[in-house]
Amino acid sequence: MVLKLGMSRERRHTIRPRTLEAILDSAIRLFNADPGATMTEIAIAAGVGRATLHRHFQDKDDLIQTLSARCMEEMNAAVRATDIPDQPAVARLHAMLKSAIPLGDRYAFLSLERMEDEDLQSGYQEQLDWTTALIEQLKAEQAIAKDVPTSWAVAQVDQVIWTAWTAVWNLELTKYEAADLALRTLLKGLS
Amino acid sequence: MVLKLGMSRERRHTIRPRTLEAILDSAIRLFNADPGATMTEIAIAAGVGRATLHRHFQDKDDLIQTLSARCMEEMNAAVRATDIPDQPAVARLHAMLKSAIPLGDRYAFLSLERMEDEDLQSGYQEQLDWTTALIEQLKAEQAIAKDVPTSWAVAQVDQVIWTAWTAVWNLELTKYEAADLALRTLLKGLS
DNA sequence: CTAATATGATACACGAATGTCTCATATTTT
DNA sequence: AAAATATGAGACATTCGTGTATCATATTAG
Repeated sequence: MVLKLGMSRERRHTIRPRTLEAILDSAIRLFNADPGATMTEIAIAAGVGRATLHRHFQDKDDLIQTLSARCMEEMNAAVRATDIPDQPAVARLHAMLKSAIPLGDRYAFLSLERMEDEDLQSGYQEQLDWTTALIEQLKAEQAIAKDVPTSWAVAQVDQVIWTAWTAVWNLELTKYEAADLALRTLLKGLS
Repeated sequence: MVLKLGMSRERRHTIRPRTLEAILDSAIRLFNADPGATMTEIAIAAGVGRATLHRHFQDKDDLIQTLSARCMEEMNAAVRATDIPDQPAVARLHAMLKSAIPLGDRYAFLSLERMEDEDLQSGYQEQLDWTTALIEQLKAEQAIAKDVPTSWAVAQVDQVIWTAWTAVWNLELTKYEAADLALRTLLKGLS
């Protein structure tokens, strides 16, 4: 029998909720600040013993993979949760932006990853397909021009989420302002 | 006497032009693919002995700093060279995009750096000031709306350069198409 | 309260990357 | 052609991050 990676991983210890959250939060933050962040640095930032990290994650890759899976899940779950399929495309885009922008740090972390894991790849594909479908609906409803390449439009949506999150993180905008500005910029540009 | 870092750095060997170019080119490419790229990997990719790297760069930081300075210089030089101060802001923006997009890999590399060096910081500041002034000219000429925060506009310009370069790199667009599409997207959005 | 167990601290082994040095070879310079 | 020198290859020491193991302490569960 083939043993899928990540399933039936024996753990001698059950992790405490606080410990887990502290580790994952610090890891996201540190990896975003520096992709070469160290297990030691993460442990210190999380206020946790270095040994505890190795107790619950077999190795650094395991930590990153767990983190990636969680980020991807959060991202897709958030988009799915706020999606309103029968609405006009512009409304759907706006809803997506409002839920995705606050998760910008998750998003940034994922963009650093090599995506070698297949669960991650399928998660990313799901998100890509969703956005592509939305872009096509936007084209059908004349909200964006048909001569704009879909891949360009998808890239613009991705980038604006990151830009908007950065602005929120820098306290230049509230998350509501950022979502509105992002929508407006996508549809009408800066004019 | 205080010895400034980077000045009067003794080198027992003069580097051969080919060797230098091979090293810097490979380094940019590898660092963009993986910020954790190794001196050994760079040496191999450059088709150069590992010792040669250490002969001409005191350490890894020195290599990265030299590379950063060069990228920043190329970037600013390219923008300065194609700038046409007395033209309408839209024309200036278009000219800037045309010259900056093909240097996207330089740009990407710089965005990875910590910017601890002061020469780098002032180079970045120059670029930032230039873009900010352009944005304000665009506002004065009604090309972009006054209620759009300047910092948001600057961020959008930066991001679109990166997106455009990526599209060119993926062979989805020519550099001319990319510059046109970038300009259009900035000013009128995707509609 | 008491037992079970998750955590912290420390010591340790190991591998990988860095940086130095030497010497033979290839290339350039004169 | 001969001298000067830049390069390549390899040996070496060192540092740093990783991962393991152990034991005392703190926390939780029964």
